[in-house]
Amino acid sequence: MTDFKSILSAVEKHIALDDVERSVLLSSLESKTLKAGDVIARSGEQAQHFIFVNIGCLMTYFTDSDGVERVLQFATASWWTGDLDSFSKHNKSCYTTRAIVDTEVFVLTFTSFETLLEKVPKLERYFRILFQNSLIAHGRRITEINSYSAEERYESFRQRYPTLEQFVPQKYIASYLGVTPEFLSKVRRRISHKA
Amino acid sequence: MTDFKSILSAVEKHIALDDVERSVLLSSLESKTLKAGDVIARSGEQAQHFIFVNIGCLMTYFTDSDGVERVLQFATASWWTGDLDSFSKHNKSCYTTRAIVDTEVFVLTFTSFETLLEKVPKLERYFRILFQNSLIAHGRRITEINSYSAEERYESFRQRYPTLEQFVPQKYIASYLGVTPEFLSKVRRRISHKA
DNA sequence: GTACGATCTTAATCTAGATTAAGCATACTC
DNA sequence: GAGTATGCTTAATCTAGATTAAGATCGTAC
Repeated sequence: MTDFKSILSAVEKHIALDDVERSVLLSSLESKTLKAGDVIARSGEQAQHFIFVNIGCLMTYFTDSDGVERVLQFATASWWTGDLDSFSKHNKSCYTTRAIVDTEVFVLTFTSFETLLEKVPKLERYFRILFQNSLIAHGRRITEINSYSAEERYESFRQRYPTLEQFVPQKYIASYLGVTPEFLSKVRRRISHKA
Repeated sequence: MTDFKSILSAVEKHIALDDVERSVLLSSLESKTLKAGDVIARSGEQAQHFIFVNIGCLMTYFTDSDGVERVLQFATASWWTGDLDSFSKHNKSCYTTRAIVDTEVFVLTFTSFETLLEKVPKLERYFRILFQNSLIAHGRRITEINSYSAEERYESFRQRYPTLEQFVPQKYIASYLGVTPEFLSKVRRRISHKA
């Protein structure tokens, strides 16, 4: 029995839905279960889904010209994720999205997303607010990256995602922060000595 | 006589408007003329406007703990800009937005934005698409910042904003790229020697 | 005219973080 | 149990880019 509480409360935090709209929304979702390590979107292919994380955690990364995996973002419970560029413009994605732990997601395909917005235009508002908030977060992250030191970014990361460190391998956190795992290790030691 | 061609074509590229909707949109805009150097939003104050650049160019920056100005973004003609965080959540902005050249803008206040969306709900779709595209650009920028070298970022910047270098002081471009003006100068020389 | 303030450049030195490489866990497989 | 893959740590060395400081260039005010 699928549990839609989380996605409904995410949406209804911003807009009010009646019973019909609610059921149109839920019926356009497809549920998927992922084991830790499973890939849901692969670099080089077109992104098929816009993804809502119900339980678990995904990470999105791309592989740079030296073969190094660069983590763009983590998506924990109640977050939307996916490569919007590839998803909405039908070009090949340079990102791979993978489950870090066992994860349950709801996905919208491009056509289900489009018809959903046609049937429930109110959702334009929901996604407008969602994207607006993500945009704010991304802006903050950009200023952080080019004006904070690695140590400051790490502290800020820990505050923003307090639980993530417990199950995400440190090398991915290092990558997200834009440093090598070796350097993160050094930073961690420096911090623990201070404390 | 104010020229609304540019903003109408930006909006109508994504959604169709009838005459009434068009005039509601235009009448909720306030037009402002800025001289080069004029500030339209100031750090420490609440951001009053969501801004469409009709002619000219704005830049948004924040001043870090060492007093260094860090440029987050440039907004050239037909771009929207402004601190959405402060604008929509009514907290103090940490960004300042200033005209780099003589500039003409249209602005929406928070209440005019809200009532506009109520009167013309179609615009939710327009802003959803706008924010979605900005989000894609910001994501791209984040991966660029932590996996490209300064030289690569500079080349990529020149490709994306070919005209900007002609009137933006190089120190602001350096800041946008996340390097010191001295280093940008070095990079430029290195490139010109190669070419 | 020259004095002054920006912006840009060049060069010397310095540092945050990368790279390389070795050692040490834990965990999985045969 | 040994073998080995994977992740984390430590330490030595190296480099991209910062910092500092000294000119060069240009506008503009007096």
